[in-house]
Amino acid sequence: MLSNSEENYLKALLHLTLERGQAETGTNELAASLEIKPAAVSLMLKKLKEKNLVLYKKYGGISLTSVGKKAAIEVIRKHRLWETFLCEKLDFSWSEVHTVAEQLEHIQSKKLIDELDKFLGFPKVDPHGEPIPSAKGELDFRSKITLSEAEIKKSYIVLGVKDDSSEFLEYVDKMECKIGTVIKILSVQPFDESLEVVMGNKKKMVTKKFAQSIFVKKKKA
Amino acid sequence: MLSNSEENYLKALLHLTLERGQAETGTNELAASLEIKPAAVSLMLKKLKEKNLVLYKKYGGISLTSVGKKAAIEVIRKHRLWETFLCEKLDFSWSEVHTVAEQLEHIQSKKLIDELDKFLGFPKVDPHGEPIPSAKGELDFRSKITLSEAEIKKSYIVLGVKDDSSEFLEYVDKMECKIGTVIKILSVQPFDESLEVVMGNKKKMVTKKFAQSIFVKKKKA
DNA sequence: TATAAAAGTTAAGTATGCTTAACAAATATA
DNA sequence: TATATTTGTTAAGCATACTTAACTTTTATA
Repeated sequence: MLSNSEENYLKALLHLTLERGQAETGTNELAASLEIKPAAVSLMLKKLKEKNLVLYKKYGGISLTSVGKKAAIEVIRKHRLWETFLCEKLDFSWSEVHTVAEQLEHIQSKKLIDELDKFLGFPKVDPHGEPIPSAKGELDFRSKITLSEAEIKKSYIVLGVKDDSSEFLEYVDKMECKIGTVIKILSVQPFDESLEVVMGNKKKMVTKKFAQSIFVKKKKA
Repeated sequence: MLSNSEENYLKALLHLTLERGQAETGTNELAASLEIKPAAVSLMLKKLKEKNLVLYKKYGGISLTSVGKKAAIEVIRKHRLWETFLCEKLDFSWSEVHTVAEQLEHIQSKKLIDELDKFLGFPKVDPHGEPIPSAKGELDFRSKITLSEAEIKKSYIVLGVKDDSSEFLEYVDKMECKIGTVIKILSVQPFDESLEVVMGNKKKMVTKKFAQSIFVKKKKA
């Protein structure tokens, strides 16, 4: 049995390795991700290593063992299923689910999570468009799609941004593009790959770079 | 904000005072209820007293303040709503819900519990027939009803027993009365208040004393 | 390649919430 | 009422999981 804290370390490690595409993580990086001091990470790593959950040598890189990775995926599965539950069944908004799901993800009951999965109809993605690992621990590693990957002439809903620098966010704001805004690609210019889109019922042109930084999900018919 | 542990103390205190009908509880009694040592209770009581959650003097009785009682009721509300959710929506059986609900009751989110309440249709009682406190903290202090309080010619479902001595349990067994068994009172004998019942499709006579020790809930139409 | 900066570790200390052991107060019984 | 029993408290210690401060190793740069 893992403590909440241990589960959070494993989850953070998996997130870091997936997001950065690197196999190994550093102590400081992990500490920043967990919002704790590096010293605490050093101590915990010793414990996780003894439990065979991480591979790690003093002053060396940190990575998950297969056992650790499986546990991390299970936590992410729980997190995303709860988020789905909160949004779909309990009228939670997109932005409210995270903190509650951070608590719910640590509830220990295999039956609970499998029944919840069934109750929700075995969803493939959570409300943010992130893939939900299956009961067997299979995670579809494709991250959520961006506008640049969307199909032409189908409606998508804005989920968030890939780049959260203030310059970009202000730009997005100026474009009247918000979470929930409906976007449809009308055409792509061969010249510079600019996209002609309908965004919130207005026709606009956006650059390829812009489209690559907006996360979207397909709108339900 | 209360810790899980603090919430458990308050909940146990409320349960003890309700079940025993006494306003005050002792350290040993509370320790037994929480399955910890009395020494730990002494330490925690100091903390709860400082937080204005319990009334207590060294070597004296323990009772909840109105603030403490309100908090305890809130925990019980959460516990019973989660139990209802697990049974009604997730195919959990009567006996599986308790341990999971013990974890879920500590999730901190007012919105979560109010939305859950709404989702469940504002249930008045949990799957064990225990009353669910309202969002305002009103608890119907009547405990679950026994067979002796049931209406004539309506169907009830056996929830459990009031007396769990082995003599009684064996007697109940012999009567082919189990959790889930459907019971309907056909008549009550004025002479000795014996009840003529249909229990699991068989007509039987049971004593008043027997009927007073069987918890039931109304069967849904 | 010497050294400064960054990254990581260890040691000592804190808070929570338990434990056991020793002790004190209250209650029951002879 | 003296004493034995029960009940409750305090003190010291443990585990978890953090912190800060001092230190070590690695890496980057002059």
